[in-house]
Amino acid sequence: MSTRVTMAQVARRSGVSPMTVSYCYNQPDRVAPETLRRVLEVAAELGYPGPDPTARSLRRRHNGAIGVVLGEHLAYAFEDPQARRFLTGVAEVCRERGVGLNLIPTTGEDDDVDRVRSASVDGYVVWTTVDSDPVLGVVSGLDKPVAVHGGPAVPGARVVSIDNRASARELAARTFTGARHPAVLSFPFDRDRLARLESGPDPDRVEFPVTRDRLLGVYDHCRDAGLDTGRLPVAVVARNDRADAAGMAEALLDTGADAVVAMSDQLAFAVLDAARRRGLRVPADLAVAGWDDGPDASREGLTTIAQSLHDQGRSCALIALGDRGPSRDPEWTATVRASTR
Amino acid sequence: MSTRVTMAQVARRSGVSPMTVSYCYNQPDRVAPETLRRVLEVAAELGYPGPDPTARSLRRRHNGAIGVVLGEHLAYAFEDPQARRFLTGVAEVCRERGVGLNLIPTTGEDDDVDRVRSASVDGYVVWTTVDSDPVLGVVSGLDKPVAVHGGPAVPGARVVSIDNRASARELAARTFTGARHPAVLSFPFDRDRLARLESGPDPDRVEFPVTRDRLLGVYDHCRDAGLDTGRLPVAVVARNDRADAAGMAEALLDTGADAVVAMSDQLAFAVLDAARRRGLRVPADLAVAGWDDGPDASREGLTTIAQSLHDQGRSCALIALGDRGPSRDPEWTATVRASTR
DNA sequence: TCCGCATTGTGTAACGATACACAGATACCC
DNA sequence: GGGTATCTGTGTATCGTTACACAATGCGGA
Repeated sequence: MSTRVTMAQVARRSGVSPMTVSYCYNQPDRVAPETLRRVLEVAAELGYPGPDPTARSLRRRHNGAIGVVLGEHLAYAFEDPQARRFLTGVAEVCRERGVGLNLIPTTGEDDDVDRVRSASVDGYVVWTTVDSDPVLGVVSGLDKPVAVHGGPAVPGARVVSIDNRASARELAARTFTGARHPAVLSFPFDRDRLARLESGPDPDRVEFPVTRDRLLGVYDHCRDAGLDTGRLPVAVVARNDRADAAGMAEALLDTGADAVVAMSDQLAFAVLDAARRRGLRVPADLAVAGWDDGPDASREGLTTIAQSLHDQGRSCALIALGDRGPSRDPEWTATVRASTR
Repeated sequence: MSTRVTMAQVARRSGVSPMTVSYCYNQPDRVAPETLRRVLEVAAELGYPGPDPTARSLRRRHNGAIGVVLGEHLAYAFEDPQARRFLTGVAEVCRERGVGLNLIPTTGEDDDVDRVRSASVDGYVVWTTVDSDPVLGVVSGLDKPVAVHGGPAVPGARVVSIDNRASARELAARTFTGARHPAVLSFPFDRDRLARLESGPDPDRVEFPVTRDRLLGVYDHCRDAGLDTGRLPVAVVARNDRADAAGMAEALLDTGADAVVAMSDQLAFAVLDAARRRGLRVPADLAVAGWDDGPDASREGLTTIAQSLHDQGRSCALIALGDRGPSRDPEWTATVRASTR
């Protein structure tokens, strides 16, 4: 079982040309029934497993697969509820179109770009990454369609993202109403992912575009409302994880915050958990809001920016397959519930 | 930007042979520094993105990727904690070895086998599936290494699995001690995944080997202990999901069960949830045990069969890459906690 | 009877790259 | 100075398949 059976061998054995065998697999209708039967019989006899996918890809000039570049260990992608919803949308399109799904986790190491470049795929979907990610330069130079979820904008790539800045502005307006000490619970600023507490950090230091835009939106509102952003407490978490974020949620409450815009449902839940531990009343003592409107958000009565990451995953996949994709940015809506005043 | 730049073009433009360009990318040390510089310069100038992965794969006769066949929608794989731990192990090996990870969800439809066959991969990992899955026949006829997690056994494929039957026998012995009305909360029997309540179902009807073996193990114990398996209540869930399984857990308790062997931590938690709702004391009124020993199991004091799905994922990935893999079955241990007597 | 058309099969030439063996040049040793 | 080892570069022959254009055959209709 070590030598592989080729189409040519099947052809020889069944007394037809290789092309006929090829047609047997790709356009069976074009072949006389009797010939088809004989060829398939010989193929079975010889143990020919069907056309070699690699050779076929080379000749046809497409691979029947898209690559999904994830900026983290795969475990991350599996644990993060947002990433999961997004990937589910991507996978759905893959199944509909009969194409494969190649997961390419990158961790910021040197061989990342090689792994990305050497994937046999027809297009790429890049999950939220930092402005300076070298992978972006690589994929955009490959003459293959690229969809970047959540930015950054790159020449030759489509960005699929809600208007994070506008949504943040509106959410901050909702959440900070009647508050005396507004605050923010933020995603990491850069790949170092160090948890810390800051005061009105400079948005230019934020390397993840989604995070930066949401911060900018909050600042927009602060300016609208005449608040001093310089003293706005901004706690940065290491991971988008409810349990993990507990520490920074506590830190925020320690500053006396009475209204928190958190950058995801998970982070908002972390704040709610902390409030519960302290016996704070929500929203009377503390207003909280987040993003995404996942299934838990309605259960916990969280005010949140609703968006469909599932649909955005679908859009990205379609773009990576060469479709035009949607002509407009994805929808978002501020869903107001009992966690804000 | 529509014609693609080839190695030959770079060669011509830089006045060397194609082989030299190839060496520049694959064995740069073999090329004179000056030549290397010039070639790379020309390549950059022409926008040559580096060797085409497909052509390279064809020539080298390997793809640098493994395929992971999942018997369900991708969303499932992302939601199921066991599948996630397993996939994380697979992904870890992929990263270490610099190979890609191709996810191939199958749903029991006709094009499944084509999608599996036409994936450009060097080997396959098949996640738990039914005995009769046609995909098994396909992958085993491909002359590529195949690891099947949880069985079934197929000629030409390695099975990676704990001894489910033996572990079930031991767990049942632990759990049913002192019980008058033992019962089982089971994974689905087949791909239809219909939830239902049965009495001592015939194991031959169970198409998932993992499920069948665990059921057989429980029956083994029943015989050891002189219990009548014919009247053993076995509730079958539609999904391995804590919330989803609530209904069948309730149904089991309605039968008056006072000891339940559940086939996973998740299902065991569903039983604990139901017990809590009814105010039953665990383990006094109700003994419960499960499988996997995930992170929540210790928190909730669950007796469970500990196994490392992460390591099993690693083993499967190594096998799919052509390694020998471990010589013995994966380890398992009954971890006894407060949920049993 | 002859033309036209549909049906079925066949050569040829890539797709883009690399394994392998070898050639020319240079350096180095005794 | 001859012999040998090292360093660089080059032809050739695939890897296994499919696009394309064309040839052979048979059949119906005018």
